[in-house]
Amino acid sequence: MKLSTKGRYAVMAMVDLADNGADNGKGRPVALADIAERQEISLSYLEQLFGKLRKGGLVKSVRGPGGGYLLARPADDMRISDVILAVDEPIQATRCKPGSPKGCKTNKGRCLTHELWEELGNQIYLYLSSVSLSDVCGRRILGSSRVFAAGVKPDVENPRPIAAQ
Amino acid sequence: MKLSTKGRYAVMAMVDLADNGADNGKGRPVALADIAERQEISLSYLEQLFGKLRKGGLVKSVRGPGGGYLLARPADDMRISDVILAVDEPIQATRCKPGSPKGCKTNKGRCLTHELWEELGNQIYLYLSSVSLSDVCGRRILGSSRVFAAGVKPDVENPRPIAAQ
DNA sequence: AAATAACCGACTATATTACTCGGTTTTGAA
DNA sequence: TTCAAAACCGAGTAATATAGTCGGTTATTT
Repeated sequence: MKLSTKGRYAVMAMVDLADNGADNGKGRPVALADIAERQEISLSYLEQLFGKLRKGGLVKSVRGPGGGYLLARPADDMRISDVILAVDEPIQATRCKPGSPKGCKTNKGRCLTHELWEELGNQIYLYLSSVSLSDVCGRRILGSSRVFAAGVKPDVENPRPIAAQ
Repeated sequence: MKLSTKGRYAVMAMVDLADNGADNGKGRPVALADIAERQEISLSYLEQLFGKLRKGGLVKSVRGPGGGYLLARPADDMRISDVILAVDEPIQATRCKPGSPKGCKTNKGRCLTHELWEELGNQIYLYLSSVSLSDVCGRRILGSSRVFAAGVKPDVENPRPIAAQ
């Protein structure tokens, strides 16, 4: 799972959509021009992103005057991970050549880190798939207490959570 | 916390260092040329990264023939997050202008996503600070069971963990 | 003295991101 | 039936970041 500002733009736009009554098939469609103005994102860039979101089945479009976009599903059924996966081409976190899946596992120095990045990807996905669009709209994002993520052996002392950077 | 291949290179190199007996102040130093060859990273690029790692106090350098780098602390006291923070300039995950911290909070459409990215940053940091260099060397990276990360309200059904991409 | 390897800064190539431009198609409303 | 609003489309461009190069210097060991 790739994390970029592209994906963030898409999430901002989708939240804006959900926030402006374009939930599910109901409500009147929201024009990209409106989103562009509210979120301060270039219209043409938004068009590109929504092309992908539409192909991904996340939004429905209505053409012609009064047209715009609607969420294809209810906002609480739409996960942040869905949005990001729709606009960001997945990239390879590991540096392993695709041809050598076995060589990667055995080769010593190389790809010791393989499992680390794989697991990090899982952690990120796990979090982003646990948050829905309506969670963000309703500001139901809970701050993390100082508890470790699941499946991890915490054997380094005194970790300091830091602000998002 | 920024995630890039730059940080991954640094972690690969540090794992290589720990793996080749340069733990703590002990052992003989490892030359960058060796790491470059083993990890298939350009030597000059490694030099840049180790410049930052040294300034960050993560490694000690020994100059002259037979010289190289040593870990400044034991490998189990070195967190992955330390390595990444040392080489990657922190970037702003949110699009808020620095000048308007209050405007960001109140402004409606904008920055609804603020808390989301902030919390995502926390989750990533939390995970990466829970894993030490020696964990990676010893392959003590546990796969995540289907349990949600802490501090998160899981109200989206049926999340599918995916492979790192 | 010579070789090794860290150290340093500037430069370059490539990729990605963010954005622009010039259109076309669809469709509701006047 | 015309007009205008909007989605749709593809190619192109500008800015930025990444990854890597180059040409040195300094310190230290043999």
